[in-house]
Amino acid sequence: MEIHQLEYFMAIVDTGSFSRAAEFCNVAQPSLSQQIKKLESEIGHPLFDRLGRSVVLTDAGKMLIPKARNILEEMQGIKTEIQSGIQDGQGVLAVGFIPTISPFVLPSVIRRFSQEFPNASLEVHEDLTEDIVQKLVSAELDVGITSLPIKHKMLQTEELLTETLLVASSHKYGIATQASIHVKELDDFPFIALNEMHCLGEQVQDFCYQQAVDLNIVCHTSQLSTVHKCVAMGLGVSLVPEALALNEPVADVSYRSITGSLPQRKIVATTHAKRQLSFLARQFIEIVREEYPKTALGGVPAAGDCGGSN
Amino acid sequence: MEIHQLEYFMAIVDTGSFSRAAEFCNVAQPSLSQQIKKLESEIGHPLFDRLGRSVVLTDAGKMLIPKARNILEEMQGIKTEIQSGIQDGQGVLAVGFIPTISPFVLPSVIRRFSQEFPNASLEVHEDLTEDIVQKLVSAELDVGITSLPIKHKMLQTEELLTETLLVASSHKYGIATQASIHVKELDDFPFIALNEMHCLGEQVQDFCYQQAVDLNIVCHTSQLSTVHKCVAMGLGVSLVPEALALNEPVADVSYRSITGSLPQRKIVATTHAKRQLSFLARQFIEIVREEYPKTALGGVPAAGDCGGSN
DNA sequence: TATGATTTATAGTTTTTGTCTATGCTTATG
DNA sequence: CATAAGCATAGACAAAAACTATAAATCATA
Repeated sequence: MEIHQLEYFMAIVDTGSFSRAAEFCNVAQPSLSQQIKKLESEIGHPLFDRLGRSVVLTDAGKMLIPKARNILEEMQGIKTEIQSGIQDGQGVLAVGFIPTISPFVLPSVIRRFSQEFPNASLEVHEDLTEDIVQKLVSAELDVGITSLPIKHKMLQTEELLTETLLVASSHKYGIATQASIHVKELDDFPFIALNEMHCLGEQVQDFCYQQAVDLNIVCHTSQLSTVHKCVAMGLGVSLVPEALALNEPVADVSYRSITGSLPQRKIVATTHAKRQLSFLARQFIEIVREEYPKTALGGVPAAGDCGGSN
Repeated sequence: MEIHQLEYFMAIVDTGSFSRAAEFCNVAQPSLSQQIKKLESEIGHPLFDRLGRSVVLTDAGKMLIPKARNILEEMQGIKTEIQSGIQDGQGVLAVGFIPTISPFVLPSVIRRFSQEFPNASLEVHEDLTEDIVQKLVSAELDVGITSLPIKHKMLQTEELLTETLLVASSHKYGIATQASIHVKELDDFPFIALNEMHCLGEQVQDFCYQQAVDLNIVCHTSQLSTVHKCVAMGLGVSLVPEALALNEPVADVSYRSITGSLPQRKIVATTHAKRQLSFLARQFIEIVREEYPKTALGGVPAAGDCGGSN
């Protein structure tokens, strides 16, 4: 049972004759006769009584009409519905954020995405880079908002912005009185390190290794907020994202930029290289690109003194 | 966009791979790849992202799933639904009765048909033979309950029963005192004739012509009930169907059989020779065959004295 | 890192299916 | 009775779908 057979059938029903239906369908009349014959033998009942000059529907034929009409209409609708569905932003989008980003941008991104695409369903995962990579590769996630480096061969990254890391320090240390500190001064202070399973932790380590700074690590924690609290308690200093300083500044903690060499991390949208970006994914990335600096960085130029008391 | 393409699509969705889907559909994998490619180009969007080892649905693919499933289910259902629909007695049946039959059998036939086939819709036409013939030929009617002769080449008849015509007479005439009267005596009385547009009228005329009886017609009417009333008023005698005598006997009218040559009419089910009899039509004919003698003739043997006062 | 296994895509061939032309048969019409 | 109109049938042809073989790519494993 094929679509064109139902089309032929309905054409006969509508025109009342094989010949006119054939003309309507732009085929020769014998083709049509043959296809109807096939359809009849498959259904097991004749659909028309051939009276010579005219044809009339059998009971089976009458019963087929609504079913055939339904199917043809649905067929008809498929292409346009998918087209418009995509334009209307229908669909499910699964996105991943790393924990050192999500607290600052997730709320505003989700709000704006929901407003702009009310027909979409957004599924947010907060995961470490490693897990996000794995889920992107296995297509559990459509987009990951991470920081570089992303090394997996199957993934591609699209740069969103570059975020500067600032030195966070309590007033206990002299840093608060300076406008900035030099890289080489970092080892003068006890350092609160983020666990290396966070890419931010790795990045700080790498940065210091490259700058030949031998950090004086007094504490490893697995959450950025814990780092922040340790700094506030005066246990040491740390390198934290700008967004933290701007969004969750703590009294008695000052945030200063580094001179000599600027520690930065590149925030990227990571996607599967072999998968086409869906409309929603594309839109989502653009929203993050706009919202990240606007809300997480407060629209302030990237580097420089900010926040805290001095 | 064809059915088998949707089948292939759903098989891939269900199995998660082209290869397994191909195996499931009993086709080679390249055939399936090719058909999906066609489907994708027709829809205008890729349906799957090919990741090498695995495939994942695109947004368009996800949107297609429910539509494809619907269509396939409907397709699946067509054959069985038509089959069961026919068995359940679904459908419309258009039947025609001639006016000299319908008053006696229509009620009981309709009642029983409706009981036995509650899913069917019965459309009853009361028409003269000529109109019934025309409507049967043009397939407006499925079955006609008429009397012979039916001469149209395209129609076929199936005999249901033979009905005897009785002499109806008021007490004014001597017939009431006899058990029967001879054909040749008919011209002794004034005769109430049914209009020839009724086949019954023609049949009576033909019968008398063949028996060389020269009727003494005093009145032509166009309804059997009018004939009956005229007889009751003593305007003359007439030849009427047994069913009339049994179903609507009138006081002071007696109904007597004819000797010498028995006037009869054959009641038949007339159908289009080229149309297959639908299940409902077949059942309807059988119901008429059973109900006609039971209700219209009261289960009484066809000929003989009955009804009226004597 | 190289290799083998797995999976989809492509190319070329074969088979199947659908369509066309020509023609026959039946029915309606003048 | 002849003619026109309409569906069915037959055989040729074209289009579509299938298959085989093979390539390219990925993933797992040694």
